[in-house]
Amino acid sequence: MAGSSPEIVRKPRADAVRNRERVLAAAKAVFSAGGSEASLEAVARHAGVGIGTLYRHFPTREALYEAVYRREVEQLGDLAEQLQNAPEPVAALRRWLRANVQFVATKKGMVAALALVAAGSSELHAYSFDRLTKAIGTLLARAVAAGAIRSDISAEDVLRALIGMCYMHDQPGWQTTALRLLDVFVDGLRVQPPAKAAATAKPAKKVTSKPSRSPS
Amino acid sequence: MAGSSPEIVRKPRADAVRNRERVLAAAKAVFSAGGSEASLEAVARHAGVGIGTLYRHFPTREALYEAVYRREVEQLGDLAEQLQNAPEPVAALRRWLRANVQFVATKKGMVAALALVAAGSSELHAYSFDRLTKAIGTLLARAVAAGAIRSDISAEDVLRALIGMCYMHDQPGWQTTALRLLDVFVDGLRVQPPAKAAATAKPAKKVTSKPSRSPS
DNA sequence: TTGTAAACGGAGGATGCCTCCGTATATGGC
DNA sequence: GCCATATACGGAGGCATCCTCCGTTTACAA
Repeated sequence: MAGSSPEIVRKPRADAVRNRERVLAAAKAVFSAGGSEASLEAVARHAGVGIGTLYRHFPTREALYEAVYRREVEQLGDLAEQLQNAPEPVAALRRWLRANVQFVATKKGMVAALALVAAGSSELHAYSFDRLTKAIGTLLARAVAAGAIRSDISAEDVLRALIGMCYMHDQPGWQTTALRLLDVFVDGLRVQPPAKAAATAKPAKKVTSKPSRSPS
Repeated sequence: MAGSSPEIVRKPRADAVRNRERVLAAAKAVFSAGGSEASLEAVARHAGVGIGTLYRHFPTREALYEAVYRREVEQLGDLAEQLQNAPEPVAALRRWLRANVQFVATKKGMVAALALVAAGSSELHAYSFDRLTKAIGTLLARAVAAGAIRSDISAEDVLRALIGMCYMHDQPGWQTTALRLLDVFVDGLRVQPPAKAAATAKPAKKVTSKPSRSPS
């Protein structure tokens, strides 16, 4: 049978392609809302396909996460390429980092799921880690070459910090916080004194305010 | 809080107390090893009690996580208190942050589980967030008062950054990375130019080296 | 010692994961 | 346009885990 034959690939059936797409879309929607608690049966239902179909396309829960995850990573990688031509290297780096926050914001519930993936499948992790590291690498290299940023911090370091800062987002104001943290971090990266630190983000506003907790 | 009845509390039974303790210990052990995949039945078995007993003490999976989580938080809070009397405020802050990394390191598998808790139960989250925020707050306040650290970053901000940085730990060398990131972050916090940045951590060693990836 | 509230253990219903297989259909050859 | 068949579809059902419920056991107080 098909064992050693060169390739008699019959071209994938149209309905298969359509269904795969549907499941992927449904998964993204359901996971974004329900996090890692969403049942796969719910995804299948939402996609309008049988549970069997879902499992043929994505044999395991992880496989499904992976497919979604991979897309997200691609988009971020592309953004970095665009930013390569920006005039200010440090600003470009900062922009990309901030874009990540925005990015995560729209995915809310999905992050928990993605976290599980990142910890699990090491092959995918390697891929995405590599892709994102390179994305940061190019931005970082330019800034270092311009003498604006210290050279003893690697792209991986920055990636980890970024991911870390985007992780903790359950309170209402988390985005503001994450952005502020990134500024502090970037300031820490600079070679020059971080005098006008906060100014980069919000020139005129006092940032001392806190959400609603009790700082006492 | 208080109900209104005069309370005829009969004093908890000895075996109940003992079993509760056993379950808690078993849970910590099992979760630390197996992460969030460990079944509650496994915990019960490991603790040598029936599944029903486990569920009476901790009605939901979250409740069990909570109990463990709460202890960990307590310990960190206590550490902060001890550090309050340290001579160098910035160093004390840095020490506490670094201690967290160490702390997480020994809990490996449990972090995934704890992450789920943090995202779920808002009551516990509020408590621990508060406890840790205060811990950082005292350390931070001293450093600010000494004029060594900028005053526009709140304790909550620092906590978030810290948690974030400790999160991503699946690669072998994550601890080293986390510690380096914390240094950069603390440098970003400083009022004065971060000239001797890396020096605080490792006076004489060049840190430029990167693990093994391809920075190209 | 004895009565009783409190705690124990595990059977079992409910739900979700994943496999398997009979049915339906898109595709390519005629 | 029609047929043959590889390909894909759907969902029933086996298995594991979650959680509840209730009959039995046990520690405590009188």
